[in-house]
Amino acid sequence: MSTPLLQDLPEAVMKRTQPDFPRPLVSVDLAIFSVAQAQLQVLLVQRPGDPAEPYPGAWALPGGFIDTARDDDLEACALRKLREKTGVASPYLEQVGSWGNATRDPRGWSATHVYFALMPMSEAGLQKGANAADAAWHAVTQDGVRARLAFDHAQLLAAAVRRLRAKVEYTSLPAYLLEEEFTLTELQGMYEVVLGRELEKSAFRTRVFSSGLVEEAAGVRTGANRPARLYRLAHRKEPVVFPRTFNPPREAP
Amino acid sequence: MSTPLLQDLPEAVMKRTQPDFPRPLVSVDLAIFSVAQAQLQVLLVQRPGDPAEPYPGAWALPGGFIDTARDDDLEACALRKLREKTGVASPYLEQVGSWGNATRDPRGWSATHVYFALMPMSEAGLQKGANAADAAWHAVTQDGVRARLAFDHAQLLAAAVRRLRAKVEYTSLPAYLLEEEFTLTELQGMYEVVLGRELEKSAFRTRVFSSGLVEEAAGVRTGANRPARLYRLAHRKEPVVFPRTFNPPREAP
DNA sequence: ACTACTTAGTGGTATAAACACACTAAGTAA
DNA sequence: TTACTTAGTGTGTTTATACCACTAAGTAGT
Repeated sequence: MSTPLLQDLPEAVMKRTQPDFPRPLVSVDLAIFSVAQAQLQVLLVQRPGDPAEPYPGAWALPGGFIDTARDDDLEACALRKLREKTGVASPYLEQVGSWGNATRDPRGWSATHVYFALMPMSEAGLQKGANAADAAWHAVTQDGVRARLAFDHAQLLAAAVRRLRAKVEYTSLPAYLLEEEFTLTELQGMYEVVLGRELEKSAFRTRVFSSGLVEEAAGVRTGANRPARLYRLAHRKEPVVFPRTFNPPREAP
Repeated sequence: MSTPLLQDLPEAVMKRTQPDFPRPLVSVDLAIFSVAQAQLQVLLVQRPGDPAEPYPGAWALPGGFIDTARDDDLEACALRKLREKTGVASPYLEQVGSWGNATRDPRGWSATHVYFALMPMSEAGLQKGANAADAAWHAVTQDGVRARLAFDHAQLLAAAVRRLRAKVEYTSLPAYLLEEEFTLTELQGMYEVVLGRELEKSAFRTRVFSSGLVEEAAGVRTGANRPARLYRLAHRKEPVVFPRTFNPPREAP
């Protein structure tokens, strides 16, 4: 099936297939989060060194242009890029928003759709190679990373981090940073790392149980001390939403 | 300043200006909300009757393709379309998300960026004319309107309504549905209309005051009964976020 | 085997918000 | 002046959780 040349089409069809405006560039960018060494980490890729490319050699969020031939929709595009970089097929994935303007990409008016993903560090096997040259985890401090990022990616990353931190206050998102089975102490640890503050053990457990977030798994995790019960998420598809935040942060004076 | 023809450019520049992939269509759609007759209303426009256009005559969210020549960024595009339809320059405007796939628009792979806006009905003077033929307010019931909508706009509207309802539980958004000065009973009414349930007067007032949401305005609103104090938002730029929701909705059993 | 140590997990009171409901306050209209 | 309506306040009760102290169950060292 060959597509007809534009100039061969009658005017009415032209109007349907060819809106008047020049089309912006459309891309998807990913903030892939995990936790290691008690710190939130984000996966970044280094841009090609070719000086004909914008921001050669700079670190950037993994992503790229929509391939209208391969990507059924935006989320499929995000999942494809995620799989290419990490090999992970079904992590937690959420759209953060979109950014589009005339200046963010020197190649022209461009709009990008930003997603963030959560996964346990153990499952993220970094795929080195043609597609993901020099991917590496960078620790997130405050709203960003130490490295200078290409394009407006520092801004995109900051938005993703803020969204993540905000939702962790009242949802079960940190569970997606752990493997399928986990202890409550491990889960509390994920909350503490992302929020950057300590939580009260007793209150935390009451809340987790009363929200029906978890169900008991079979075994226990043994270590140097008392073994800990293992749990798993009761409903892995949708995160649980709590009716209020943890330790309501006190108002500014 | 004339732009050079593509075939005249050296290859390195070609690569910079012309990424390999065909570009999707890019648009912005708006869910403009207001309240009238104790119901949430959304502004819809009727698509042109020309049968060469997709969904001729159907109701749709106001919006359209990005004009890379006029729109500095996505939000500017949304504000431009908002002004064209309602004349309102600075309402509350928030991005809901983006939807892009191969099939939502018969004219090709398209991605749309959805925003929702809140404004008092009194300020929305509908601009009839070339740009906004047949704009009208439609009552929102459940997650949508009675009219059948063009494209996937029913889905976009549902997402906007859900976002609005969710945020009204814990933010000061309903204040943007009122004019600058309002009484507490009027404000409570906006919450009740959007949430679709009644709130307790005493608890509502305690919460509004303790959150520092409002400050006293000069006068009172007089009517048939006892006059009511007038208030205005203390900080109009950013909505206030409460540490918990209203009447935490009870869990399903 | 006993003891020290560490982490897992529980209980009990104080507190803060808000639900429910009853009350007072201040205007208009007859 | 009385009835009515809406504005606004006050007072127990309930609920979730913050805060802190406690018990439980394992390992490791002696």
